[in-house]
Amino acid sequence: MTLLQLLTQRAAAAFAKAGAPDAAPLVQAASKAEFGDYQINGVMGAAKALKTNPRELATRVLADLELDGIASKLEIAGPGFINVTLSDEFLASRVLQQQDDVRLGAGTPHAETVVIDISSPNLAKEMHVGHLRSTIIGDALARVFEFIGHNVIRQNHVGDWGTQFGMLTAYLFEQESTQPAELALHDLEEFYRAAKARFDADAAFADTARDYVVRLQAGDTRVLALWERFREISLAHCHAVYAQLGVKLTPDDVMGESAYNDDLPKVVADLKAKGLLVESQGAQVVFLEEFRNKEGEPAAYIVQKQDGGYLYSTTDLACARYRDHTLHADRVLYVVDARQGLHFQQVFAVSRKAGFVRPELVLEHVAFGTMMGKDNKPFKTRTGGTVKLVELLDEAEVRAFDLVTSKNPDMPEATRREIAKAVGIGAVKYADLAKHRTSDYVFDWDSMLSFEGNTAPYLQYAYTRVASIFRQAGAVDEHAPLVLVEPAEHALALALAQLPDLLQQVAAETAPHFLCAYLYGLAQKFSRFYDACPVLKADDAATRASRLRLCAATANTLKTGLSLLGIAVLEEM
RNA sequence: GCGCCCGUAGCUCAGUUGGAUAGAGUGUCAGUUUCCGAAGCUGAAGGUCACAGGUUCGAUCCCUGUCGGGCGCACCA
Repeated sequence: MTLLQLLTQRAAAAFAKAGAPDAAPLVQAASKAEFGDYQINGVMGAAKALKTNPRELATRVLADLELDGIASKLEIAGPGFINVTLSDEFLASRVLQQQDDVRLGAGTPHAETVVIDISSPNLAKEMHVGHLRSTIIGDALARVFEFIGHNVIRQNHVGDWGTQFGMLTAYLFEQESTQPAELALHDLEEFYRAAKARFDADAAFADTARDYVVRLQAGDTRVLALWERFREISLAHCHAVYAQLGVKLTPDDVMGESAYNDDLPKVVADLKAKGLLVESQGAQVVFLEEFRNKEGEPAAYIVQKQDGGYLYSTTDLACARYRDHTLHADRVLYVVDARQGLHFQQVFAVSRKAGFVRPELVLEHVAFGTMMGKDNKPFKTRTGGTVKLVELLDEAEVRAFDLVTSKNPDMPEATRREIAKAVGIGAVKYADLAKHRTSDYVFDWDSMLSFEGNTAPYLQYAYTRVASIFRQAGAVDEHAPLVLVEPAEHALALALAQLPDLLQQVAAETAPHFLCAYLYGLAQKFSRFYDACPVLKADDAATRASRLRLCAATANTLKTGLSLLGIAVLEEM
């Protein structure tokens, strides 16, 4: 049981004894240090419902509050708040107990199968900054859900199908006569541009391209082979980016649009059988009363075009059904750009109406905002083009390398390179994850690579300071008692003990920025402790040993927390 | 026209089911090192929480309206 769960349970019992069994105790971490560690806010509301005096009810609740061995101080404040200060002994035992658990006390009693739709780039082009957020946020969420014990299934829903592949395979066929596919596709962006130019300039080629689409869909082996080659090479590009980013995505996680091809006619047939399908302007559509179009009429959700072709709307229905029926998901998280909000509302609505998913399956669009440049417009290159992800990541490493070099010019270059990788990539990821995902955010090299403030480098630095202590400590007693005396020790221990609640919150709200804020707070509390409490030079051996245990717990928590964000730590930097 | 999101310190952002005097960072200014990594720590200044109503013991949070900004709304994904 987490701290919050424990306190809420005890508070609820006290409320019941005091005559308010239905009241929510509303326990939360104290908003200010002077209020103690936790505050119980439910008394005022309960008093209102019972028509009694809140201070009086608070007194009764307090009398019934069973927190022996947990709290060292309880007091009523203001109109009826109950402030709780946890005892040092209790906190110390919580911290040590937590360290003995591989999940740091955050294991969930209700494991679910969580499908996470992550990254999902279009294979026709190179990965660009538009794919960064889904990849980073999805990766962090997947790691957190896994860590607390859920069964996570990552699904990289890559765009590997559609009319554009007719043009691309036709052009690849031409190019292969002069150079190997790997070479021709070395720069996907350039390849796409060239194919498009050829398509626009040469009517005969355009006809060929259209013919290739038909043959591709008909399963023509030669065109299919070209498509597969293209797909493989493009996927290899993606996985190179994932490797550089340190994202846990493998080829096994790829479940592209093409995987649902065979199911699309069945989706349409099933919709028809359910009586949901209407032919409109030659297309097969599902009309949704709950959504309106520009004319104020029910919105049309098109599943089959006039020409008989299918759309991503069809694929997404097949996909939702697959995730329920085949993957047996309890919860599906679509980590996709906020601009697709309406689309997913419609996918979810149609999936439910058609009975493609069980009513109890939780479908969530984990939406995120746009990455902006310093000019507050969508992030682009100076010339207005899209920024390739590899180039962005390379630049992050170069900038970090220059930074590290300026701080530590004497360090061996290989070491500086290694640090630059962790710092540069970590900075990019952290800057993204630290913001609330639904808002647009401004991409700014200078602030994200700063060692000051809420940044990855600050957190990585905090970790190296703890690590440095252990390099100099010599033999460490790993079973020494932890005794909290100083306020800075208490504050640090409290933060450590709050990790489980924090991870629960991240999972419940699918919001990694809470973990960032937590780790930043933890690092700050460690820095204050470090400043106020000598460890290696403590007054006596027992204090030294105790503080070393606190340091070890901090190091482990920081390292684990950052790893859940997909950010590496360094022993030295 | 309808729908979704947003408006909080000069700047970048938090603010947990409605809770106490709205918080961080950055920038500015001022302290701090014979002591474990000062890439640190401490303090000061900085606010009409867009605006106007409403709900209630209590509203940055919930409801209504207004203003301002972003995005989406039939055969691309």
